[in-house]
Parts: sequence; C-alpha cells; structure tokens
Amino acid sequence: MGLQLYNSLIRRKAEFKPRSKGRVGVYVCGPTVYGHAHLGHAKSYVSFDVLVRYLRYLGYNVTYVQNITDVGHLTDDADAGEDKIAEAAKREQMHPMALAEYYTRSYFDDMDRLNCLRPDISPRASGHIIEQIELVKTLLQKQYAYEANGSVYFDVSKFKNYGKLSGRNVEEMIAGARVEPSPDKKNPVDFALWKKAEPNHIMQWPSPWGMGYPGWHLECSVMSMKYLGKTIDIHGGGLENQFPHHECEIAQSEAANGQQFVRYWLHNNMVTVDSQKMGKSLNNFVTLKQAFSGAHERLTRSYDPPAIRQLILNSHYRSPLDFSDAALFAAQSGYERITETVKTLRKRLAAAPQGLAAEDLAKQLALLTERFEGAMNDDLNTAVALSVMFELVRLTNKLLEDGGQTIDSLAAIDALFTKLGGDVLGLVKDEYPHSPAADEARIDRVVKIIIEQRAKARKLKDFARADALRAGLDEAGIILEDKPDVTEWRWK
RNA sequence: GGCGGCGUAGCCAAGAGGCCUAAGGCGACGGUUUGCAAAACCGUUAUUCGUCGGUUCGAAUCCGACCGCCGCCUCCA
Repeated sequence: MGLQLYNSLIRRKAEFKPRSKGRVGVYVCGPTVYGHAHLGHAKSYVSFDVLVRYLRYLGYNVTYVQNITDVGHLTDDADAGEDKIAEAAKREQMHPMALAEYYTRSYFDDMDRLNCLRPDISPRASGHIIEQIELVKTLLQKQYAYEANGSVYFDVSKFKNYGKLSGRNVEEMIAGARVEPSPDKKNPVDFALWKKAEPNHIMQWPSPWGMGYPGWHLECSVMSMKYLGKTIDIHGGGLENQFPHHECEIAQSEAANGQQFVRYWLHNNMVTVDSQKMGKSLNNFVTLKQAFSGAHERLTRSYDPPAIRQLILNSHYRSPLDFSDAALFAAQSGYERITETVKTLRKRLAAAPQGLAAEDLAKQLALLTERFEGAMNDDLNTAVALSVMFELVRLTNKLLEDGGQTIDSLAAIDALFTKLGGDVLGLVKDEYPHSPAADEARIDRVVKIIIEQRAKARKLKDFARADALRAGLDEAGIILEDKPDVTEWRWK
C-alpha cells in the first residue's frame, strides 16, 4: 500500500496519486508577515515540511510553493477591518513593505532553525497584483462577481459548491450570519475580491475599478495557479483556514477555470498552550524566538529548535498539540537521546574494524525501515515513525555497548539514521559542528587547566611532570611561554 | 444556536473490532556498569482506555446517552 493521506474534501484517507506521474505540486498557505512566527506556525510548517520531505523520499519530484502574505489580509472580514500589515506598520512606525520584509526574514530564520526546507517558490502577494486583477476580471466576465462602489465581491449564490470543503450550507449561513452585512454586498456571505482603498490607505494599486487592493483569499488562488497550474495536487494549511479562506479559494478558482482546483486538501490541527487556545488576547502567545531563548514566563529554560520540531512530530498533524514547558522538556530530553546516539555512532564508525555488515543486523534494519514507511504511509503518522527511531536508538546503543561492530555494520545504521531521521523527519543532522568561537573558548579553558597543573608541579619541584605536560602540549601544537608571573600559550 | 473534533499511565502520545493482559518518549523507582559523575544497558511503572448502557463469540476500537474539554462559524498557522 502506498501513501494514504486524509483528504479534508472527502473526509477520509485516500491513496495519494499525483496528477502527473512522478511529479507533485504542493501549495501551503504561508504566513501573514506582520509579527514574529509563533508555535502555531511551527506546527503547521513542520508538518508540511515532513510531507514534502517524505514525498521526496518516495521519489517524487516535488515543487513546493508557500506564499508570503504581505497585503490584503484584513483584521476583520466585515468591511470595517484594516489591513494587518498596514496596521502593524503604523504601530511600529515602519513602511509597510519594510515591515513585511523584516518579518519575512524573521520567519525564514525561524524556519531554518526548525530545519524546515525552504519552499521552492515563496511568492509575495504584493508581487502578484496584476495576476490578481486579471482573475477578478475573469470572474466579473463570467458573472461570478459584481462590482459595487469601487469594490468587487464574489457572488456566492452563483457557485453551488460553496461550502463543500467545510460542510457548510449557504442558506443556513446567510440565515445565521453574525456580522452585519456590508451594504455593498448582495449576500452577507459574499466575500471581497478587490477592495476600494480610502485615500489615506498606504498600500493601493490602480485597477479597472479604481484605486484599491486585493482581498486576502485571492492571492492563494492566483499564485498556486501561476506556479502549479489550474489543478494542483496538494494544498495544505491550518484547520482554522478551512473556512472561509480555503472555501473562498475553491470558489474563485473553480469558477474562473471550470475545473477542480485542489485534489488533496490537508489541514493541520491547532496549537494550545497549557490547554488554552493560543491567542494574543489571552496573553499566552509564545513566539519561536521566545521558545528558543526561554524568554517567556511559561518556560523554565531555553529549548533547542530541533526539540520543538521533535515535540511537533511526536503527535499527529491532525491532532491538536498542547505546548507546555513539561512537554517541551520531555521532547528536549528525547532529542538529546537520539543526538547522543548518532554522535557516538559516528565517532565509533571512524575507528571501526573493516568488515561486512552483520546479516541479522541488515534484517533488523530492513524491518525498522518497513515499519517506518508503514507509519508514514498511514497519513504521515510521525509519532509512530519517531518511535521507530527510538527503537533504532536502543538497537544502536546495545551494539555499541557490545563493541566489535564492523565499519559496514555501523555505516548501515548511520545511513538509516541519516535517511529516516534526517532526510525525512529532519531531526538527525548530517554534522554536528561546534561553533568555532565556542571551540576557541573551550580550548583556552582546557589549556589553562593544564597550565595550572604544570604550575602546581613546578611549585612541588616535580620538574619531570611539569616538563612532560609542556612536551605534551608541544606535541599538540601549543607553545607555553613562562612570563614572570603568568604562563601564556600560543599556537605553534 | 449550527458544524466538526477530542477524552488512553504522573506528563506527552500511538493504536480505530480479535496480533492489545495497549507502541514510543519524558519522568519516577530498582538493578548492571562506575573512585565520583555523566552516558548507556536491564527491569518495574494502564488486567485497562471519561462515565453508564447496548451491539458482538469478542470493543480502547462500533452504536446510544451522559459528563468534561477544544476548534470553526469574525482575524489567526
């Protein structure tokens, strides 16, 4: 059985088959860059990162597109809302585009630290205004949209499949609408494709309907179409975007193109913090930078970025994830366990005797691989995949303790760690380099300890020992210089 | 009010009719190793899966009721 994915559109798991053999287009809703990324972003993007990594592991040629929303995302869907970027720009007294750039860099920086692969294409909404206007024109032409007072709205009543993704009924929504309908809209559920800009609005572009800016939902339709085609294989995003965002994307795209927009809709579940919804108003927002540094009142320490990744992969992407200091602490310990084993393994590998891999070991590794793939094929069950990694850890530690393993045996284990734990899960690194600056400071500390020992020996007139220490350092390329009151060292 | 999801050991978390007297991780406890420490290894830590009923030869897994929690329906990954 191949890869099964839970498709929100049909509400069950289904075998994944790409549209074109061997090639997969993946589009994931990216961040609106008006603040630093938080734990919610991490869950979403780590989850889809693993999807992309696993598709590549299976041999697919994947094009991964993830947008950057830098315009059009309003704080409120009723017409009163302001653009999030504009609002933050005002607050931080920056140019909106400078603000967007600043937080885009911050976002990539955080994602790099979580070891998320960069998307192949990271299109900006503001860079696709022309295409967005074109899509609005098409929708007007096909009479799926109407202009009113300088804005253009999508006429939901014209699109009969509206609600199919989120299981909603248009009539009921109209009846139960909570927001005061805009006087320009024919129906309260209609959504803005293009919004008229007030003169003082900073971000605005000329259009056939006057100066304005695009509606939020439009960008994803336009950019996925542009880079992946009219029908894409996989569209991912957070569960909270299923409605209305993704529903609107389907309506726009399918109305304009007359063909299916997305074949597999994947939604990841939400993050809570200490069992509470993470929200700015609840004051329990934890940004990734805070988690990395430990600078948050709910955290007792700093956490390695991969430990956060590990916590996310410890549960299923469609389950809600509760972040707590205790959970993070456990993930950190677990991550260190895997890391220690891999480091020790590689150290031993360098000094292992020649020889072929043990036959029963090959069998065990094949079995673990099979179980790993079985878990991943089952809608990306990373929790089980991770448990397989821990079994590999135990197997490895036992072998290392027994000793006498050949190069080929250890290399086979290392290859599996690298492939499954590294390439797919993104938890095992190819190398664990020390930072040169930190190393330098460490060497200085070590040499000073030896100098101290030598000083003690000299004081006790044990010159043989003192000279032996100096000779030893000399062999390591370190020269000691005895000054009147101190001993200094330098590289040979 | 409408739609959807969840409740498994001290904590996190898989499992979705018989392989479950329920993976894996963290923590705790005991042991091996150890001058001390760290790491590692071995073992123990849920006869039970929110509660109560039902279906079935058989249920954590299906159905119903109830209790509790959460999400979406307004912006949020």
